[in-house]
Amino acid sequence: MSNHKLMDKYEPKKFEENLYKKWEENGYFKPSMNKEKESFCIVMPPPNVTGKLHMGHALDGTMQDILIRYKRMCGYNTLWVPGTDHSAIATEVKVVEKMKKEEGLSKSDITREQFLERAWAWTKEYGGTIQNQQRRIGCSCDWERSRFTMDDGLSEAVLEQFINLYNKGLIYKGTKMINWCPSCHTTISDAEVEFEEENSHLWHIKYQIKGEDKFLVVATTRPETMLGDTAVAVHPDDERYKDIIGKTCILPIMNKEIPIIADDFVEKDFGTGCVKITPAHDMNDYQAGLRHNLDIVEVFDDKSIMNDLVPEYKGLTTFEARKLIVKKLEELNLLVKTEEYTHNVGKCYRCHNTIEPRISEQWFVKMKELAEPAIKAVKQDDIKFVPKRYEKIYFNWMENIQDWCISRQLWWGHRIPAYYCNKCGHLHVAKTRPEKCKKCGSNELRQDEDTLDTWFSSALWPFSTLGWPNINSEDLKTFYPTNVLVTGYDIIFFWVARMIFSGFESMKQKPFSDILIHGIVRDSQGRKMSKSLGNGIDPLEIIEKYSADALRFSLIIGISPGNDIKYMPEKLDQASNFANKLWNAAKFVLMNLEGIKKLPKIEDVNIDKLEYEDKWILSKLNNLIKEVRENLDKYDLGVASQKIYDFIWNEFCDWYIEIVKTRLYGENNESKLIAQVVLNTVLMNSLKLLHPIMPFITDEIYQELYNIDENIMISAFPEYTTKFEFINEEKYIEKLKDIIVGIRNLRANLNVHPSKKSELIFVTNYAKDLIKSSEGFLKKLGYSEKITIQDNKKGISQNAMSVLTDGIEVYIPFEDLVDVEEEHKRLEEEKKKVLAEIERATKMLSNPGFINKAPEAKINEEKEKLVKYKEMLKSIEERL
RNA sequence: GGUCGCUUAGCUCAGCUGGGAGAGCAUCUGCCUUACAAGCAGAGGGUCAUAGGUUCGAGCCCUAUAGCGACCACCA
Repeated sequence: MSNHKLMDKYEPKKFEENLYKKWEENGYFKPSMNKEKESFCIVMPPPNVTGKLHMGHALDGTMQDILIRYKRMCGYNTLWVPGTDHSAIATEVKVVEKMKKEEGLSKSDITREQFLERAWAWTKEYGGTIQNQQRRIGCSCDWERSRFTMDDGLSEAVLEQFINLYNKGLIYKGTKMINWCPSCHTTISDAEVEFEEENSHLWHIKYQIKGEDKFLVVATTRPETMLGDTAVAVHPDDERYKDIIGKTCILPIMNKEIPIIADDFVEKDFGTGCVKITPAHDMNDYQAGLRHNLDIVEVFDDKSIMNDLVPEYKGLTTFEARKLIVKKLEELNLLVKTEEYTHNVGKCYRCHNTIEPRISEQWFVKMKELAEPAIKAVKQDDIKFVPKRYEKIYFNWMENIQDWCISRQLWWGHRIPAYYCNKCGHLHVAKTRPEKCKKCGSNELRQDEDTLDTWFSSALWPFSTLGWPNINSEDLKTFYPTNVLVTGYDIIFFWVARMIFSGFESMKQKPFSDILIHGIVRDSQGRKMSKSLGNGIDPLEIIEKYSADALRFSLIIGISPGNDIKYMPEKLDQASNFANKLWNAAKFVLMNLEGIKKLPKIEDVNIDKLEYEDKWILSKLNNLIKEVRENLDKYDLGVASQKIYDFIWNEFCDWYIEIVKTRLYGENNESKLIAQVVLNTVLMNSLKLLHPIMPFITDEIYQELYNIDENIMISAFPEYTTKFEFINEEKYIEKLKDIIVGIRNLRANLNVHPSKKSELIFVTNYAKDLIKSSEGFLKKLGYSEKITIQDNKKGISQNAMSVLTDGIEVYIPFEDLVDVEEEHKRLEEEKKKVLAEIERATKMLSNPGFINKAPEAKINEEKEKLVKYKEMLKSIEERL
């Protein structure tokens, strides 16, 4: 035994990585594929292939792993599919940076093929680190099923999806206003635009009304776009401008005549009530332009460089041109005023540069039709958000959805399967390059240069990873629809919504039943963790310093779904202290099972042989099992972990182990054996309950202690049983706990050293058996060497200290220590409290409303309390 | 402008369908009691943001207000 691992200190480094290897080698992560069992499947949100694990991943991974391990232990045919995402923009930007730094090259210096070579090399070099990091936190996913959004199968799925949607008319190519990131040099979707407040100016500019001496004044934040104005708009009901609607005005600098139109998108109260319309460079103006059939005049190009509309501005940046134009307007005496102004500006979610709305020909997914079943499914609770409030965010997005711009001017990604005839320009959409043009027969066909939005491929994730488009795939048949999707609220639009409509479109079925939403892990000051702030906490450093179990537990304990987590380092101390506590409890059990060849199972023990405390702890455990199952089923991981923690520490360790010591060290071998069986049972079940949350330490202990073939992670999760419902025994032991606490209190107040023992005189009628059978531990925990039980108070000194409860009273003759006055004071305090309770209960019970309307059980409860407190009052008064 | 969330002990947070306010950390007091000092035993600390309302009964339900936060919209 001396060389037994449990006899050493808790040192997670010694076993965590080895255990993981063993699990993986033994194939425990693979689904059983047992046809008789219900399946349970989660697809993991794929992190960036070249990314590094951060706290968000750690939380996300831990939550999923808890659910997966729980369901696996419950006997489900369980699959957790991992994978990685190619993350088009993010990765491309990094590869470009690297190329620049190491080779001094930019994209324009090399060919597409040369770039892709570098991107794949990067993927191979850095890809996979994140998956190894996920292994470190204990994720029990089936790595052999791991997928990458650009692997052959998933690329095939993307092609299939694109062509299906195109053939149905749900993907189209069109010229529209899109969001252009001048820095990433690509379009981005509406979802990828983030609005940020920015300080700027509002310039008020005079436009002369044609043929009149009068001017109208427009207000703009972007004077440089005025060169492209093709109208001025006012509100149709604006009395000030009624008479000029339909007239024209002269666009300064351009000296061009443009119409004055009426449109009710104009806010009368904003600025001057006159809006310059630049359809080429503003989303609203573009819409107005469409409504009024206005010309579209571009002012600058996709790099924000001015065109030759006005030769002297040609080649300038928009920023430089703005200065010159403002100056020019001043010279022309057309600038009325310049106001300080704060407004929201659209920024690229990747690089945070200002988005430039542009008109451009791009590929779009038509959304209205696709959104319908996706909305309906959530409305009908076929798909449930947890917590439910997130469905509002989802509805808001889905019900106002615009067509999805999916083409990107990037090289890293799935290239759009569209081919154009060089001769006649005819468009072909096909999986592979057509031999020749369908229209003119030419064999000169070139593929569209653009790639697809990275989310186009991840939208297919729940079924593409399971084998789609092969609809006969065994995995697809077994595991689709998947059960729960675990993810942060920050990607509901990007990803969750798109998976839902894609699932209905391609599989005719929802992709998952539940969506468990979690928050963001923030630093201890509540800030988002970010590279630029340098406030990120590296999960791997934490694992190194504490343990994976501690990291997991610290992330889960006490959290509630959907809320952000402020990550307090103190939680790690709590977690690792808990692990240490459990370790030592196991060590205690081990030490006390020494030398036993074959311990009977709890099922084989005659219930009548169980002591009160045995029944008490078994009953507590039984309830815990029920509650933990309920909580895990409802995704209340924070509550479940709190309950397990409380049970192991506050019930099992603090009480049961202490209570049972006298039996373990005593002479009664039968009683000792029962205690050993119960100790063992409670520990084993606790380990199983805790295993999904802290897989490593629980397995290490399980193996060391039980030395059996069956691994804890594939053992059966504990089940509630009516056999261990011991309501009365629970109450009795709780009562004795109260009494012991009372005794400890007295002694603490009097500063009595633990070595000083005392006599305990129990006065009771109904609980003699209980006290007798509990004598051993009452002595130990009550610092007593002698216990007397009697029916009445005969012979008890008036100077004895007392712990008075209803039904059981305890007297401690502490003659030499007792401070009679203090004791008197204490009893007076006690009396006050009891009187208050009596008053409360009496008041309630004399309230007709309560008597008439409250449930009977509640009324009886109050009645019982009243009786109890009256009894206590009597005892106290007798002492005073 | 719209929607949603939060406000509970000094700090960070739990609190199930309404039925006597909890945890961890911090503070204070005793203990090296042979599983554990990463521990044990005790103590103090809360008008559950404010004001109304519903109810026999409200931290929990309703209304309003305030502060903080998030998201959506985008008024040039």
